[in-house]
Amino acid sequence: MSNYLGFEKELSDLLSEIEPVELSSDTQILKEHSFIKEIPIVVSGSVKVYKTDESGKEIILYRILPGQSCILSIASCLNDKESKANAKIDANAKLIIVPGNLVKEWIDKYPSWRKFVHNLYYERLEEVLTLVDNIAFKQVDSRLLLKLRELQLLEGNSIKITHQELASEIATAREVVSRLLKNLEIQGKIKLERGEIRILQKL
Amino acid sequence: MSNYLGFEKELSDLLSEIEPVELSSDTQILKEHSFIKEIPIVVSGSVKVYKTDESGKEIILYRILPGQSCILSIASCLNDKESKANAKIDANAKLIIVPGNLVKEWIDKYPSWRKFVHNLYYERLEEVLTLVDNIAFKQVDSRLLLKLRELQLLEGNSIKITHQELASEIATAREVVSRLLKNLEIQGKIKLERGEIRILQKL
DNA sequence: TATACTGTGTGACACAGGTCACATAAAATA
DNA sequence: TATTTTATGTGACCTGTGTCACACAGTATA
Repeated sequence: MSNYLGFEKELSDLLSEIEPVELSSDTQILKEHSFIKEIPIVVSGSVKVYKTDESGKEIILYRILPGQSCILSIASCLNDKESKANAKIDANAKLIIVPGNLVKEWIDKYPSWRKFVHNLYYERLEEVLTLVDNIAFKQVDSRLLLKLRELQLLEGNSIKITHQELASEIATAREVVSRLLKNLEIQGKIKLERGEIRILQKL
Repeated sequence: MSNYLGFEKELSDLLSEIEPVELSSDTQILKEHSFIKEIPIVVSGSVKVYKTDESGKEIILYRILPGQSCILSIASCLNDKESKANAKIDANAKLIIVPGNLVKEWIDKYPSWRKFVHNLYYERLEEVLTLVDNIAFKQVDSRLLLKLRELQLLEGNSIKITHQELASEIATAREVVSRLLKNLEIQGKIKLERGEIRILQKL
């Protein structure tokens, strides 16, 4: 992990001294309304950031991929505010945990870290804006297609996901997803397996 | 405007040398997909940032108030990316226009500017997350109530707004807003006037 | 004053999509 | 192997809310 993520050597060295922790799927690493003292940087696997309502329905805001960090944690730290969303491990993941106060110092100390943080902000804001676009303007069926295409880019033509998870990602009910997927299968565009969707034709 | 917004004297002086421009309501100052060369800082009035779909339906993401700037513009500048939303003058406004390259330099030069930008990012991200919450989980009627309460905080018990505008803000149709508002009026909670809503009871 | 424009009120209607209630079936666990 | 849990399929139903169509009342403009 030398010269990690294009950081200055000094910072890169600091980071590589930290022993990554390994966490398994569904471990919650960030709770809404809690205060953040430590910042995770994803080394491998991925983390999903989501919101829930009272009834337990959840919607995924975005995923944190390797080489990225959790901007909501950083923001909470920098501004001393509580967290605005939840996060849990998506695929088994390795994380570097950085103390919040360090992150704060680095902002003033390392231009590359500033760039990193800015980039995170920018990308997340963009993703969330796209999300707003989708849920405000698009019908459920379009949202499903968009999500499938997105997952296809990440995982290829064999997507491992349950209907329930898909439903959360696009903020609808499981049955609705099942129905729509079934239609796509009848159209011959996909093949459904338990916990898996295989994409046969361009969506 | 001395020591504007808690900036270092040097920066504050720079800013106060710039002559504010005056723009009237509905002037578009930011178009989605365009590249940004200049950053506006709102001195008075307000600017609304919104998204539109093909059919022209629009949803307000957030408002830029005096002392704030447009984070999407800044982000576009810093990252050399196109704008992800539209913005237009809400109430008649005075703006300071800052060249994008300066904004970029200031990030490295002035800690107070960095703080300013971080704060913007944080607040906007937070607002947009709340928006996601609302449109993903809340029914139209709750969204309307939330919006009315928000406007009440800003404008007091007499809110100047048309049903159409309200509809855009909460991503629904005008008729729906008219109906719901009428109900609230029948319940005695508000009084409807042309282009104005007067709040009589706690919503 | 006449005319056009904008904002609002309302009924009728359609329909996407959420909810409920089961039936299977595959995996996991005992 | 038996039992429980998890994932999926599907029909029936309900309802929020978007759309259409039109009436009407203020406001601005000619």
